[in-house]
Amino acid sequence: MSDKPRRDGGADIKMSDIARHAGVSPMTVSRALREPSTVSEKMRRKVDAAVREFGYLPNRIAGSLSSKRSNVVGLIVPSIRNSLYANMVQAISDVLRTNGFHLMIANSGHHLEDEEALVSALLAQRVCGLVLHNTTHSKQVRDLVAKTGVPVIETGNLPAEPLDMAVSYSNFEAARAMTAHLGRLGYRKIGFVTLPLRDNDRSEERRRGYFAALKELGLPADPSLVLEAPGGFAEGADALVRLIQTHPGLDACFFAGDVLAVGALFECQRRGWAVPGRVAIASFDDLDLLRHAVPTVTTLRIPRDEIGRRSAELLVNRLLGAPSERVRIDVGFEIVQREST
Amino acid sequence: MSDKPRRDGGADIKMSDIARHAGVSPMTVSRALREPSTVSEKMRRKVDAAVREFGYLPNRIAGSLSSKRSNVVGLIVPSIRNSLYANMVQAISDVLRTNGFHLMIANSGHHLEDEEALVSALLAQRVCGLVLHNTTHSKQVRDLVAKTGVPVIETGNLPAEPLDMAVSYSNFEAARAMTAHLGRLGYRKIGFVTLPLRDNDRSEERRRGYFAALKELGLPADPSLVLEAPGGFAEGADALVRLIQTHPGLDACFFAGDVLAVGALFECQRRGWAVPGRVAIASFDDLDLLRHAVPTVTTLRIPRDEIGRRSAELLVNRLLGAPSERVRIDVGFEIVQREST
DNA sequence: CGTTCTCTTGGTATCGCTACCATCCTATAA
DNA sequence: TTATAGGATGGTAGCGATACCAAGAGAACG
Repeated sequence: MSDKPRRDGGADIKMSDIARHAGVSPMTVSRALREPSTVSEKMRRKVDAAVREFGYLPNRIAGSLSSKRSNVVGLIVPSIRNSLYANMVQAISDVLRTNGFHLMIANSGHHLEDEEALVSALLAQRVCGLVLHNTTHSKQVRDLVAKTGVPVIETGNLPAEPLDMAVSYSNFEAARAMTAHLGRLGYRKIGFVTLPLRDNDRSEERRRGYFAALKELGLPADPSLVLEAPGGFAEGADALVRLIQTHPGLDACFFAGDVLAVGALFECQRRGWAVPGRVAIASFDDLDLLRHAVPTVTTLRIPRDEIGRRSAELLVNRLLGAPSERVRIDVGFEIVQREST
Repeated sequence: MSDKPRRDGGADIKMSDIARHAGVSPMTVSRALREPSTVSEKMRRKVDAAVREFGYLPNRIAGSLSSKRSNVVGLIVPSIRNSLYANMVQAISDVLRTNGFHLMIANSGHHLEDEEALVSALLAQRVCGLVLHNTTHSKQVRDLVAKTGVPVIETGNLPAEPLDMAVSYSNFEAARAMTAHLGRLGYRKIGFVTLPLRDNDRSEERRRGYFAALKELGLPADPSLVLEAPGGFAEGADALVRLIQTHPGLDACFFAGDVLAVGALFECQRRGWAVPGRVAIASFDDLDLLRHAVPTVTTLRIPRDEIGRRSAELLVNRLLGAPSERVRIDVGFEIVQREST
């Protein structure tokens, strides 16, 4: 309609208009909409009628400015594409919505500097809370969070010292448990394929867990059994092939990224390598896919939905007045033993 | 810090504070931050110094209220979980971010009433633009959009009469093309498994495309060859088994949902049915997975990234002043012939 | 019957920023 | 030198809601 970039909002009806037409004061309209119980039945009906008649939409921007309260939560994930995050995001979104909050989402692409810029931007939007998937942050991010005092949830890992609240599982323990599990099943030459380690504390923790388990199993820690690969089917396939070429005795391989594992599995089918006969395959994160693949794939079940749900719940409680206390929730994980090992 | 729900924003520094400390007027601060070129070098340096010293974060809420302009785009998808949308969301997010916009995301769970509530809520937040994956809307949604005049992009399908702008491919043409492709390859008894049809124009269009192609191929339109299944691996497997039981002569099956197709493929592996020897499998949407499965799966490549990117670009252009004109972009699709057919 | 208390309602002053216009200063032309 | 344009700065008045306090109306009480 307007050809100026400036939004004139079409028929912009405001609260005072509704008040006038309903024959009440703007304050009564405000109250009738936000706390109907504090307004008499009669007033409420008059207001509701006027609101419906004009199709009035309260301006939350003005409301937020005035009340110094916002109903938007900011979320920063490394990648929106990744389906693991998608599960968590959905859960967060659901909980927020049933409590009248909204979600602003941004992705940092695994870069700390980008996280910094995004945290600033979201705080400039005056989000009332933040969810960060990352758990290592630049000093500026830590300062900003401290200074503004917004509630923050960290979810990607269990940090020793959370900024505020944390809801996650331990990447270290999970990787250690799976490696130990493979050892218990009798595998002795266990390869490990990790996602990129740079700017990613989760990957690093998983690798540490792998080595810790090897040590406990009394197996040698051979760095050449560890390969770093960007996530992807082809990369997983490639990593497995390279490991087997350099280590013909490899009897199991643990992929610290689900897509990698599936890529490797397909490669085995292509080459006619029996799984787990020739080589066992274990994965990280319980994609649906892994339960339906042939053979089904042993993996770690991480309750991603629960992480999202509980994160959002903690945030909502805090925003609704719960005392501000450090919380650190370990949602745990579970080893799902299937045909591939 | 505060135990009242009301955010007091910690050390809440405002523009006038910066102005005072920099020895300039608030307007100069405002300009130095938003249009540095209109401010002298000297002033800009003074302002920048004060901004850095206090770690000042402009309050975009106040800015939006004052300028009646917001930099937040609203997005409604049926499901955040679904990785197809995730690709699109990522592309939208990227384009918006490089142009200084933010993304507020919500999911309608395939329900029209929910879309209605969400559109209202997002408009109350005064988003400056909307992206809707759905293309069938309730009257109230259409009215709201018309009244407020916000730019809107529809992306799930190519509507005959877009609300405003549309960027998509034709579900009808895509399904028709794939069905025709199967016919051309010599398949004669082609099953069709569709996602739920309720409140989902995309599914309906795909089914129409399937029947249109059968007609062109001179094949009988047998409704019992069509099955409706909620998306999922197990459901796809189940659908294929049922079709083959009722139609032993089935020689190909077209799944209008990628996960369904993969589920069916796995089922074939489990039962030892050769693909495409016993039955050919075709899918919709080019998940990475399909390119790496064994056998690789014939599918329709839909440029989801491009849809997201171009949607966001159109929106940004409009917001930056491009004239308000109806646009309807068909990004097309592509048949990817692979081993499974 | 007056007093106190509770429940509704309304008026007013912001919230923190930007649009708009007035002002001032410098540079260039006449 | 004066006139004039043009760029840089500042003052003021909102944007559309809500917080806070004051006031009015009944109800309950002694």
